[in-house]
Amino acid sequence: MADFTSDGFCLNDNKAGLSQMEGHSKEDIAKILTKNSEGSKFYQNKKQRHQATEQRIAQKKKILEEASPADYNDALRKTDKMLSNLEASRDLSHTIVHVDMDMFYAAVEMRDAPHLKDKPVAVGGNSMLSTSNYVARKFGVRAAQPGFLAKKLCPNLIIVPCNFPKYRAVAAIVRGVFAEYDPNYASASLDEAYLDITEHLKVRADRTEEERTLWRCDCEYWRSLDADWKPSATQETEPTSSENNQETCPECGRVAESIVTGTDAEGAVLELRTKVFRRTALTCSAGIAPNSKLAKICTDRNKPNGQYQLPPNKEAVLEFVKDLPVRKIPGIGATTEETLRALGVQTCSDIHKHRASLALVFSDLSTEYFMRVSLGIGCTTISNDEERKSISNERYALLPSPITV
DNA sequence: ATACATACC
DNA sequence: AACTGGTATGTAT
Repeated sequence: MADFTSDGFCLNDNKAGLSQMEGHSKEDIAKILTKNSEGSKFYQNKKQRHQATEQRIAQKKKILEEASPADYNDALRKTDKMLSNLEASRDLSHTIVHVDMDMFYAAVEMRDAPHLKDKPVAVGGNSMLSTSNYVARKFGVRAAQPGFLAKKLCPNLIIVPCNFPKYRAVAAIVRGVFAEYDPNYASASLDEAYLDITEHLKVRADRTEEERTLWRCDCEYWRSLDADWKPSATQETEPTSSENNQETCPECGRVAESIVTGTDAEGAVLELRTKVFRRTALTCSAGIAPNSKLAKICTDRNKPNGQYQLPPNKEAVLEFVKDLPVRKIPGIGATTEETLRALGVQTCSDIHKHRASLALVFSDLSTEYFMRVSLGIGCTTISNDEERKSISNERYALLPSPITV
């Protein structure tokens, strides 16, 4: 049986023969970046903002020093009240999926110019890159990096200009697949979306094996856009033997393999990802979880071209979140991470440990956000833009963020 | 109401 | 030499 998640479609950037461009160590990368950016206006700006952050951290520490035991007690009671309310509202009944195209723009460009496959490639311009492929990443070339710095890291880097009309066209095809699993899917960007597949799974439970069977062969037939290929549809190729899942491809006559995707969430998402690949020749990664915040984090677990499910039970969620660095949480960026670290908080369980302190120095809204994070609670409904506009008082935004000023 | 800060792609 | 541009949301005044 073909394993669609680990076959040759997955990018292999560890090929022998690439040895003349192995990439850089972390230290090399840091050294080159520092050498080329210190003294620049950008660097000065960054330093200034950093100092402002340190000021605010100092203020927070002062508040903590001056707080009385009674203040701590009140703060503790406040957070515990929040925690019990949030725990009571925990909803594990939805299956939320986050899908992310792998290095989207770069993947499209490599697909359409195969000679780029083994080369370090980034998409963007001299002043800013949107994304890079995995060869380039070994050199430290990243999204949101200026092209001229990337060139210092990787002199052989090929920078392809953005072609947004093309990316939009590809995104439209991908979104067509999403809609088959959740007609109300929400796009987070051209290459990312959230789906609630709870309803799909109910329908899927009654689908026959045949309806859940996907085919592929080694020829290029699957590249024809918008086609979900089925070999048995043609009469001249009688099914050879269905027990070893082999058929003959009507295009090239070679043996084609099939996989049967399960009725569960993993099966549905494997099928979704296979359809995306079939229709675009591009891979994507996905996370499956009881809420959107966790689903997004899960996406990174088996990237690229993989998926990961966090089971919908409280124990698994708490275990998942336990040693998770707070920076992994959508909404917690570099600044909030630094502020939290100064307060002794690096992982999500540290949030619980230091909840009284957090409540003393952050707003109620931010404190509640942190409590939600520590419990692994997030948004369990997906609303696209049209819906979001009609709901003026949304209790939980898709990606709530703490503001730590 | 306005300006500023943080975060994401 | 050079570090996007657009959107969303929260905080401070």
